Amino acid sequence: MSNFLGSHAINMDAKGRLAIPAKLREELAELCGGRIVLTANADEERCLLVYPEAEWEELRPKIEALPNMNKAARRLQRLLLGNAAPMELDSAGRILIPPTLRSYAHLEKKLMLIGQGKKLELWSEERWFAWLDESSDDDDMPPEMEALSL
Amino acid sequence: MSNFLGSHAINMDAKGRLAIPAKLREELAELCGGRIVLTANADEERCLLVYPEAEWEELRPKIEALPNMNKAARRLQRLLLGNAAPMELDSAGRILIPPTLRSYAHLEKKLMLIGQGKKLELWSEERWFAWLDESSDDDDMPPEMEALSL
DNA sequence: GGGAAAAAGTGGTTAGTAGTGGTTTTTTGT
DNA sequence: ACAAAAAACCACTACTAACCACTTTTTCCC
Repeated sequence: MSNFLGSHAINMDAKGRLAIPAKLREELAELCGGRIVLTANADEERCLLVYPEAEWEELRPKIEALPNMNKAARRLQRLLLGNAAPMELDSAGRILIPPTLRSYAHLEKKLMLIGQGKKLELWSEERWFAWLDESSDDDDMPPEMEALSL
Repeated sequence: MSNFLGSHAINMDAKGRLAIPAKLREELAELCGGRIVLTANADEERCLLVYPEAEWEELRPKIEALPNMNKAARRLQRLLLGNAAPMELDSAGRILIPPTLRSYAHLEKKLMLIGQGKKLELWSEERWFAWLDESSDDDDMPPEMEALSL
């Protein structure tokens, strides 16, 4: 089972390609033969999600099965399914980000790739740092979280 | 069970490596074979956290299990998981701080390593001393703390 | 609709840099 | 003065970022 951790600063080249860091490349190779699915994030942060193929195939039916008379569910379906792009790392360990996803997440040259357990998040560096600087809402903290001792 | 105490001034070398003090090295060796996890601190102080592997593995599932439709929980996940870097002390008892963590905590040459029971905190020396000089908010003290007799 | 030009995609190569490991020197503590 | 540890130093490796060349697709004009 995948368990992505840590963050990497990466540059996108002029053609919209990005080179996956070598460590991660190996991880992806044995996890899913380098076959991943790239899609949009559903919540308010405009970043992209990177799933290993196996992980995505587990998630996809669940999204498809959502009761789509519900507005929030329809939104999730349109975003996740409608933006999903299966792809494979090229011989140099690079992927080409489709233009629509590039603009959805406001990706320019400098990007951040963030490990999030079973998936990775891909952010514009600018937006990532802006998000880091945002103050946290301590108000609506779930009880499990209040009880945590780090 | 780990119980880190005390503070050490340490220098980071030109490549971003830092040598763990010898005493602590032994402690870590028997506690976790020198395998530790370095990550970002979630609260407003921009310092890093150093967990022995076992301690981290206890904490990680709790973080992953947080309800991630909640904003505050997502923030914690992105910070702690997204910055986590498992590593092992090298033959000379050194670790390489990943560039992203270096900049997150504004680490330059002079650092402070602070024992905090089950974990250690790693600060930029400058920021540590600045924090020491800050006045504390005595207002919102939890009742357990008010009852303490030091 | 056909053809030329431009843009985008693909693949590979190379030089510079960051990471890694080890060694030597200096400092510190006993 | 000696032993141990920290700091500085050095050499090697491997990755990244940038570059270049070629192919395919799209666009736009005739």
